Amino acid sequence: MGRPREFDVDDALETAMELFWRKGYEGTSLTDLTEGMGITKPSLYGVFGNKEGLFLKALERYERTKMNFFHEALNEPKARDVAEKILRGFADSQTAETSPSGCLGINGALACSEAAAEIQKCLIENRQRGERELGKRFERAAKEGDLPAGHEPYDLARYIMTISQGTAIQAASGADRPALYRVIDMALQFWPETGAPQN
Amino acid sequence: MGRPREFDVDDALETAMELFWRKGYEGTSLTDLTEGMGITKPSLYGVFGNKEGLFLKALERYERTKMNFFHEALNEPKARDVAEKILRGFADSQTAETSPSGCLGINGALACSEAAAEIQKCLIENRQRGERELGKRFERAAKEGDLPAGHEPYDLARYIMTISQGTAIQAASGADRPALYRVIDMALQFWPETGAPQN
DNA sequence: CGAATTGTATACCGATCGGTATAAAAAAAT
DNA sequence: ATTTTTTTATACCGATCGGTATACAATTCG
Repeated sequence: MGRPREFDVDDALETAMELFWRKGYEGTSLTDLTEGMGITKPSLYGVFGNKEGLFLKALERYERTKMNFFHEALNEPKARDVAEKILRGFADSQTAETSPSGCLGINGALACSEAAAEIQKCLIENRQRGERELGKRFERAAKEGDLPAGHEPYDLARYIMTISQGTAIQAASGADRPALYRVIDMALQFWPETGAPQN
Repeated sequence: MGRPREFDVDDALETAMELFWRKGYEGTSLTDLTEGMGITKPSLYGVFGNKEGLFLKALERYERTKMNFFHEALNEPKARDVAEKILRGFADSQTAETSPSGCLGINGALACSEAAAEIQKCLIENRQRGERELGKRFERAAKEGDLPAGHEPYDLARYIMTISQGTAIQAASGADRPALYRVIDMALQFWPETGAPQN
């Protein structure tokens, strides 16, 4: 059935993801993409539709391969461990040596022209969805008596996400992992450590 | 001598600042700028040099008019009040109804093409300078026995700046001021409140 | 009143933007 | 071997990018 494709779609998508991650949606040109991916424009459009479609598929890949720690963290039995795994998971991803610094979900399109408004909106909703999922997890924790006293679940979720978004900026500005870990240690100070598991 | 200028330089700069704040350096086109400022391109280039020069002057204005709380906060006698004033000052600026959401120093050029690398570098240094100044202030506080035990001054400074950079993303994503204030309340929990002034 | 000076308006510059038409190349199906 | 199908290579599209040359309008100085 026709001429076989000469490039690996997954490899190409990985490269596109890294470019968008480093330079943002609008900062990455089609020339950057085709040269980086090693394919021509017709090939790119044939497989990924257009630039917007390529970005969305790259974002999907990012969520699947780089943000997988998030949903794993939600399964931790103690809320504090959920919080800590999320904070350290973000910090790890934001400072990995084999990837760009910071976070694609923020670098992608924080402030941009009208041409990228749709992508910007998509990334905002992406962040809000994560925060909502964490809020739901903390709601469960509240029912289980597993939250520090005097805190609303969704406020705690926003707090955790705010720290992680802050470390994303820090990482994009050159902060290394140990520095972010010290920030996280401080951010978790008010949250009493989980005691020995009561088996 | 010569034909008088038909526009107010300060008004024009204010408009440019707001545009860069909302759409970023690369997301703001010269057409956006000239239309918004109500001037022609030759006028813009005559007064501000070029797009880069205009951005730097807009950033200067931003620091002078929107970030003035920062250096005022450094003059607070107690380190905790320094921290709190900075956190609330950022949150106020990031959620002011008369200005774009978020922070020009981050929105301006977080991830961008090579063409904006110089602006990006300038903004990174800008953030690092603020963090360093806060660190110096906390160093003084450490000597005065005015820091919570077990914390390094520069770690505390990074912690405060990370929270503020996080609230900048939150604000850019639609979070309102009360929500950010609740985050700040939590972020300051580990830091014992300043007692009554010992007069 | 000129002459000199400065700002503005218009039109234009080459380069790059995202995107596509056309046709050749490489495989499977007949 | 020929037809059919899919991918790739090249060249091109109009629009917009940041920036400027040129001419004209408005002012001060002599």
